[in-house]
Amino acid sequence: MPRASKVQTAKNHAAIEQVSSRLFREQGLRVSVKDLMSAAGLTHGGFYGHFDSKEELAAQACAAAFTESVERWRKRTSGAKDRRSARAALIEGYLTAERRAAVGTGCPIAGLVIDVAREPDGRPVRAAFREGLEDLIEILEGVQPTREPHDAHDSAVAQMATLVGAMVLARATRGSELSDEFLSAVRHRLLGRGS
Amino acid sequence: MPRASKVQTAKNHAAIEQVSSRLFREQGLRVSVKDLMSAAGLTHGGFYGHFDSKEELAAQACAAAFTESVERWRKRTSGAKDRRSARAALIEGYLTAERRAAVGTGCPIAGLVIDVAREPDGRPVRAAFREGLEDLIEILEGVQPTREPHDAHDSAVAQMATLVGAMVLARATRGSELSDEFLSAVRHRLLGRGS
DNA sequence: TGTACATCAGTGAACGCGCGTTCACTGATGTAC
DNA sequence: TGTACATCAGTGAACGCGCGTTCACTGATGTAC
Repeated sequence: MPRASKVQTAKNHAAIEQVSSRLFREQGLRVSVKDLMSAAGLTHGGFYGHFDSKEELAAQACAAAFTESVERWRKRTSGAKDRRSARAALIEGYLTAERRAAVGTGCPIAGLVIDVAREPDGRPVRAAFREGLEDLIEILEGVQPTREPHDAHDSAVAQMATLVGAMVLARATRGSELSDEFLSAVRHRLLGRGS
Repeated sequence: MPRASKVQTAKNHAAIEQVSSRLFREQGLRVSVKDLMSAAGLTHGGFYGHFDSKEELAAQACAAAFTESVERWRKRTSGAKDRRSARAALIEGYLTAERRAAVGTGCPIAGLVIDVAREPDGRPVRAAFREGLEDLIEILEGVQPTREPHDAHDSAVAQMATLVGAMVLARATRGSELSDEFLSAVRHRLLGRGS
C-alpha cells in the first residue's frame, strides 16, 4: 500500500520514534533498523524517508525518552507538600521492582548509560543523553533540603549516581536475593537520613 | 604455522582469555570472535579449539576480570591501618579520572553491567558476574565501620551502587564538566561523613 | 640418540544469516484545472 | 464537484560487509620404537 496520507505519515514517523525509544532502552543502540521498523508496523526500506540515519534516530529517540522521564519526575514531585516529601517520592518511585522490570519504558539513563559511554565523541546521541541527564539532575537538585546551592547540586549528582547504580545492578542480578537488596538497601540509605 | 607446542597452546589460551577480558569490558559482549582472536595474535578459525562457544569464553573472561579486581581491592586495603582508612582507600582508588579512562582494565561491573542485564536468564556470564560482584561487596562490607552485621551489608550494597553509578555516568558524560562532578561529588559524599 | 609416523593447534575458505543503506518500482494521495 | 495527472510514502530486492560456527587441510610437535 504505497503513498500513505500526510496524517498517516506523521503517525508512522511518531511510531518509529516511540518504538525506538523503547527498543533502544531494552536492547541497546544496536537494535536493527528492520526490528525497529517491524515494531512500528512498517518495512525496513522506508526508514530513510523518515530519518537520515540510524544514528540520527538514536539521538531523537533518546531525547524523547528523557522528555518522558522529566514529565514523570515532575508529576511525582508536583503532589508533594514540601521538598523532603518530593525527594522521597522521587526515590521511592524510582527504586521499585516494577521499574526494574520496565526496561523499555523506564529510566533512559539506566537503559542506555553504557551504550552512550561506548559511543565515540561527537555522536549526537551523546549530547542528547547529557542534556536529558542534566534536566533530571536539576529536578533532583530542586528537591534537596535547603543548604548552599553548591551543596544541593553535589547532593543531586551523588544521588543520581546512587539511583542509577542501584537500578542497573538490580537488573544485572535480576532473579537473585542481591537484586532486591540493591533496591531496598539504597532506598533505606537515601531516605533514612538527610542524604 | 600449524601444530603449536603445548606450552605455546597454553599461552595462546591465556592470551585469548586476557584480551577478551579487556575487549568485552571496552566494547561489550558483542565483540566479534575475529577481533578477539586477532588481538590475541591468532586467526578466528582456531577459536573453537580453545572454547566451546563465545558464550563460554564470555563467562570465563568475566570471571577473570573479577579476579583481577578482587586482587586489586585486597591490595588497596591491605596497607590500611584501620577499617576507616581501608574504606577510604577503596573509594579514592575507584573514583579517579584514570580509572574512568581505563575501561578495558577497570572495574568489570562498570564495564559490563548493562550487557549482563540484557543477557537472558541462565547464561553462564550472568552467574560469573553475580559471583564476582558478591566477592567485591564482601570486601566492601569488611571495611565498614563496625555496627550490626546486617547494617554493614546494607551499607556495602548501597556504596557499591553509588560507586558503579558514578563511574558509568562519568564515562557516559566524558569530556564534560558533569563527568568530573560525578567523581568528585560522590567522593565527597562517601568520605565526608560515615556513610 | 635417531628415525618413522600419528597427533592435533592453527589456518583460511565456506556455511547461512543479519547488518545499514540504496534504489527501482508501485499506486493511493494530493493538486491543478 | 469532477477529472487528469504529478507526487512521493512505503515496498522489497539488492549492495557490500561482518557475524558465529564448521571443516578440510597443513605441517611442526610429540611419541613409539
